[in-house]
Amino acid sequence: MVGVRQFNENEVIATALDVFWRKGLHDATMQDLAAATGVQRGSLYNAYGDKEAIFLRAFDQYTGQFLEAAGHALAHADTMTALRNFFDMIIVNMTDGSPARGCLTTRTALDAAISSTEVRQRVQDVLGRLEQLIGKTLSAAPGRRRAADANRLARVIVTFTRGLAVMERAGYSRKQLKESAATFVDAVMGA
Amino acid sequence: MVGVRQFNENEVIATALDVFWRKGLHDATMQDLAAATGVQRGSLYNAYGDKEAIFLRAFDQYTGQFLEAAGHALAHADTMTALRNFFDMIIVNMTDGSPARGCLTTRTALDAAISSTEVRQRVQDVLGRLEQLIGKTLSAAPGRRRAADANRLARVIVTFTRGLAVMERAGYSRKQLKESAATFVDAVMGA
DNA sequence: GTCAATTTTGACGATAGTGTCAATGATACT
DNA sequence: AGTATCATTGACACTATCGTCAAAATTGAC
Repeated sequence: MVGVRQFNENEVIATALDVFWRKGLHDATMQDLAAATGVQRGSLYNAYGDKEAIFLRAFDQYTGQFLEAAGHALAHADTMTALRNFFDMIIVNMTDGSPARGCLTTRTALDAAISSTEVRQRVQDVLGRLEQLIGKTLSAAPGRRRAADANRLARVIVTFTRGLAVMERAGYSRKQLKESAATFVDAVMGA
Repeated sequence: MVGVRQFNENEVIATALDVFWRKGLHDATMQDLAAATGVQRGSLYNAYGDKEAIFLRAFDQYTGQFLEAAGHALAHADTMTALRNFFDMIIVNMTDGSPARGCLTTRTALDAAISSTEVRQRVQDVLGRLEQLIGKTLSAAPGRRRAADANRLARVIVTFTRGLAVMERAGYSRKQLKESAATFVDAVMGA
């Protein structure tokens, strides 16, 4: 049929997210997106302009889900439990699917040098917000930690999550990643 | 001139390493390599077969240098000092050049899903060897740590270095990376 | 019922990259 | 000196991707 939009935007973006998640912004092609969504290339160009516009929408959807899940996992009175929940969530997130899709933010960050300012900005945003979420969780713990320390530690934790994402790509299993995360939490939080 | 090899292999591989370091295995083209080395595309195909063969040589050169530098940095009696040296080296390594080239191993790991078995194997090798180097350093410390603990912690440290590489790509400065590394070392080694 | 707006569709041109190959001609060995 | 070897060179075929566009066709408004 012609003349009226044939596809549901939310479905298309959700499907596009899956494609980008598996292939990355750079490697996913408009043909990939067309095949996965069932919407022809020309229609996608007409509706969104270019690949990056589609990516930005998909990425926003992704980061929204991700940060919400992170906030939920961290919402536990006991800081140790909160962090363990958080790492469980992170690791499941990146090892899910077959083959596993890895971490979209990390993959996108690695391509930052060849990406637009907008893409770079989104990566920095999501990392910054994650840092804030964790910082708040640490600060909220029974006040034995100064805010500055909590923020520094939050950045260390964010950095470690990025490391896990790389290790996943390098072939480490979910179990291995969980073990490393547990070791990290114990060591850093001084268990 | 024709009939005799016009280029020095070591120079070509060293130059190719720089190209791969800046662009990544996937994004660097034979044309990039030809332009940078001054050797024509056809000659490179004739001499090496394909792009991946050139990459493997360059990557081997890279990991050799890298692991040697890591071993040297870690060769200090005091574990804390050894780790600080190590992180300094790592961070300088990835923030060097303008624009900074980042970490080649990390970049390569992120593309593991679309790379050959050989490439994946090399990434796992270098990470495994790095882990061993660090594990030995930790085990050698005045024996308050069991070997199993040292190995687990070594993997955590390797993971953190991968995280630093991602954060560098995301735009964090050398100074910020060094601060995070310092916080990490203090937290993990219980300073 | 007519018409304007808008989406779909397939085709097109342009660009970029890969890998191959035949011709060339210098070099080194006999 | 003659000859086989081998790196160089430029051209070639092939594939993939991008972005554009005109034609077609349907809907919804007037």
